[in-house]
Amino acid sequence: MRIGELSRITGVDIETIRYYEKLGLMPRPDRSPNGYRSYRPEHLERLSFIRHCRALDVPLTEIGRLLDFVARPAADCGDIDQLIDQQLTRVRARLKSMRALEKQLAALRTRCGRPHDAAACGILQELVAAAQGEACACHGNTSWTIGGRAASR
Amino acid sequence: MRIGELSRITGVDIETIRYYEKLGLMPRPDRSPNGYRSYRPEHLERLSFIRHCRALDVPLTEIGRLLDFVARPAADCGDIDQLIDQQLTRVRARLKSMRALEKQLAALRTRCGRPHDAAACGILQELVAAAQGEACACHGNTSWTIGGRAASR
DNA sequence: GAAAACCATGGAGCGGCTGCAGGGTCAAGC
DNA sequence: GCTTGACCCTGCAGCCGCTCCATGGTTTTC
Repeated sequence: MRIGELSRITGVDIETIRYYEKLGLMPRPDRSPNGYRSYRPEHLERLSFIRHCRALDVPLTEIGRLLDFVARPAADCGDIDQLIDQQLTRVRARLKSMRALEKQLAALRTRCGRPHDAAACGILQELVAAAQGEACACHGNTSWTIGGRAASR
Repeated sequence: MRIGELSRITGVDIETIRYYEKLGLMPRPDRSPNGYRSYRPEHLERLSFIRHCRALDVPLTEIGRLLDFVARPAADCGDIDQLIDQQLTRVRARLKSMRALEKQLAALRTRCGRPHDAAACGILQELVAAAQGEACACHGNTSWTIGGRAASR
């Protein structure tokens, strides 16, 4: 099977497949006489495994480690355990901060009712005030300019 | 105030401050005769604003847009509204998928009890099986190798 | 007067792709 | 036989939001 077919079946972009090969996550496939990559069912399997792990947000380096475990069935399983634990911890931490973030954004959203000038916009006022309260309770500049415009963008 | 002090007050890395300047988010400060950047309170304010938005996970490009609104108080507020809405939608979508992810990882975690060979590890078995079920119910290879090792990593 | 702390610039690197330039290969239709 | 279009190749640049580094100048402290 050529790379296009593999891509269609798995839903993985062609460039991404080649990228995985370059990283060494996918084994180098045989080549047809014309130089085209020629994949076998095992490649499909392996690519599916990688994508499944990516869907679980496992970094590519750790997927590499998992694949090593798969290759050495006698290895101790504790490391796999730990890897999943780490991932779970990461996800839970991120989840926590995102929940807080959602709350803040939702609160911010309610500050802006119907159309009006930006000068009167509760959202902007809130953002500016929060920033001022955060970093410098010291100098109390409450102007609307926040330090003027940048030179060029 | 020099860049180091600004960095200390705001907790923003020096390199990051210079980066924001390069992007045009921070206005170019005056320079001392020796070439050092010389910041005024407005810069502090503006940097705080940027960081506050970043803490809300607002992308730098959108922070730029917000700063534009701040500079043009007469602009219509609907766009700000929309910007926050978009952000909220993004965050909620991400939250949803992360909750699903946490569930999957937690389930995976319970599959591995005490120490044992990787060959018998429920986590790996689960991952491999899930990947196989996902992409190819068609060829049914259930070997443990997932397409062999890559050439080199 | 030496050492340490501070500042400058420009550029590379991170992860995980994605896109593009500039080519080669192959099958179908005229 | 020739064009069109789909497919494939390699290698390299770009995305985001920083972070780090090399190399060199300046200021402060002991």
